[in-house]
Amino acid sequence: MTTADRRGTSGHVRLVDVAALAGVSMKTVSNVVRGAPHVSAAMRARVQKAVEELGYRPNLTARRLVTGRTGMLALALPEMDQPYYAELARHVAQAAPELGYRVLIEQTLLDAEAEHAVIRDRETGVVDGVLFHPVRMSNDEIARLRPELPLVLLGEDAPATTDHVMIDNVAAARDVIAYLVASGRRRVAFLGTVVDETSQATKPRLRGFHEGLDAAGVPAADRPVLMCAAYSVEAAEAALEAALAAGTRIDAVMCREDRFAVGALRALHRAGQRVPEDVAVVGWDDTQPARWASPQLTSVAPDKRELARVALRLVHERVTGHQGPGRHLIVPHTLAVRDSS
Amino acid sequence: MTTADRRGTSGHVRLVDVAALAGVSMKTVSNVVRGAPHVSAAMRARVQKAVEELGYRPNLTARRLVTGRTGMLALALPEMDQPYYAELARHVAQAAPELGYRVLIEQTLLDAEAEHAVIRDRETGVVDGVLFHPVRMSNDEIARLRPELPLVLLGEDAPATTDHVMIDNVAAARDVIAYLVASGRRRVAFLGTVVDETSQATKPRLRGFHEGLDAAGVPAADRPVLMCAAYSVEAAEAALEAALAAGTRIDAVMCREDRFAVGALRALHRAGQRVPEDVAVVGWDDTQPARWASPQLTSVAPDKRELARVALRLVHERVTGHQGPGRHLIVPHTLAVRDSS
DNA sequence: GCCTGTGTTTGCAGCGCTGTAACGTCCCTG
DNA sequence: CAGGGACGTTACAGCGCTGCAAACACAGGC
Repeated sequence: MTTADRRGTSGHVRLVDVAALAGVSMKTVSNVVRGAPHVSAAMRARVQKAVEELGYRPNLTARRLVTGRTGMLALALPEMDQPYYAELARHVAQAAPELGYRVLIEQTLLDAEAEHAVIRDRETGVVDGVLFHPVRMSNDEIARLRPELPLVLLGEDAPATTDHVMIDNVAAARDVIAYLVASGRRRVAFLGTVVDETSQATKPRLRGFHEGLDAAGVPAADRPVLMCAAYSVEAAEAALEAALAAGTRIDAVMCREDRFAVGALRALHRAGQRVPEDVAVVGWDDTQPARWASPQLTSVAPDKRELARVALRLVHERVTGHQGPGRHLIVPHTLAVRDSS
Repeated sequence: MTTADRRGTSGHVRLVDVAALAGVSMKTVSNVVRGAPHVSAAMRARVQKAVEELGYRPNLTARRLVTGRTGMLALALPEMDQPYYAELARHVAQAAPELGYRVLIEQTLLDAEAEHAVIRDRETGVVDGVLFHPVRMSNDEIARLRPELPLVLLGEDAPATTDHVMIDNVAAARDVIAYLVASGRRRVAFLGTVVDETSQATKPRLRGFHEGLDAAGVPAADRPVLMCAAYSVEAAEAALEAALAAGTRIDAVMCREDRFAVGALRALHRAGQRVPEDVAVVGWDDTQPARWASPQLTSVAPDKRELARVALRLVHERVTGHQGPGRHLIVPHTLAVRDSS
């Protein structure tokens, strides 16, 4: 009887089957399989042999039921095909195994109900903890959650009670301005605020923009803040195009995200302005497609890898029992300078 | 005692707690919670009330252990931050709930061991079935898997024994050529093959390219096939640049993927060729960033939504007991015509 | 040779839930 | 008014595994 036959017959192999073949107790097999200490080398070898002969694979569901741990974390994001989120997800999925986790990616699609469902997931024992980038749930709602839920927030805003990781948006925006001013730009536009703002990210970036220009002594009149109709390339393009058509004169555009910067590139191209000679463009998030644009985009680059690692460390600590008030961690950023500035 | 208190005290609420409060058997609560038939309206209301009062949430791990179903599917992809995969993942994650599944995305990072691990996952009962886009595992290896594994392959090649969904690459390539020829292009380059080819997708696309040009009566000498050093924008750019520098004259480039098309755009720009006036460029996959390029890319558009739905339907059928030989399904594609052609 | 201590192995209960089968209970029919 | 069927509810075993505590083996020290 071959291994395949045996498995084919029984449907699946259980701990008890291995124990019977090896002539030991179930518990010893369990110890060997889990790599527990206090197992003699001879015993380990003997059990290992039986395991291989039968092609035994532990049933993780049963293990989970008794240990109460699933070894899974949820990563809840608005849209997984947005480059920033996709890249973040990649880093999280890549780093999670180091702490013994696997990642279940949850797409909330900007829907409040979906965001609530993420929290319920934890309650039904599907995952041990949650990394959550909220866009609809308010700080209040999040703070009201049971504090013992292992939860780490990503993104720009969070209640004091909850763990939280982000980059320093205000400082990053100031850095952009400092860089632009140093390279001789004086009339910088902010692209942009959004009509129906769902993100908390715009505010601090806009603040840094103003602080930076204040510091450089640029008068408020020389810093147009453009508003987009939506979070899209087209909306940003339209916003800048309208401003240019109205006679707004600028020599740089600082964008709240790479998508807007792509729109800016298009609008400037259509208006006959050269980038970077006439106008510099700076994006935000340093996503891959930003490097595909022409000219390649200069962009604020959050350290996504570090963001992922820090967030994972925080949930892991919560999962393994850390109590205490919310921790708010800042992760480094740089300015990836490319052809557009 | 409030709900929160109660939960805080007990740690968590179990079926038996609800049963005690409602004064019924555990099984009846189970029936109500699962929405099983044969429960009187009065009973349902009574139990519901107890459920809410205690804030009961079923423990899915326990449910899984007894039913043997997890309600989860794995989606195994090479890299989730590649736009094509990210978009595909989004569609799969979006459509899966309709069939009662949630999706665990597995990133294989082009690693053979990671691809094998995907299969093991199923064996450990983490997921009920697998949607798999392989790049390293050979057809032979896949065919050797136990046939009762609910598995659907995505991508361009698959053994006859396994379910499989793709677009008709040869036909799509012919469509591209027919379109280019109809718009007056006669010297079309293929960009490109890759030195260390890991994908089965190039071959049929190249075949369609040749078939299309044969049909149009274009001599073989007028259809350069360029080879890239890697799967990257830069490699594609370099390949086309070298060809142009060597005096290759073309009026169109058909690319095996959007990334290569972006590289082509750059190389042509640097060489002073206008797109689409001098040279038309056509990409493949119709990814979002292709729409961000300038000029916006014309691209072969697989119906990703349908691809996701069909693949889900096939695994679902396998999970629910469908036996039988491998099914090979073709999903529609279109040519998304934009500014680059 | 007995006892202690260290290290290894075992037996058993039970994680929380659902499937099966048995058990009412009520109403309809002859 | 007895018998049968349909529906609602209950009791209990057991999914496959691990934690706990007890049992055991085998050193070395007295």
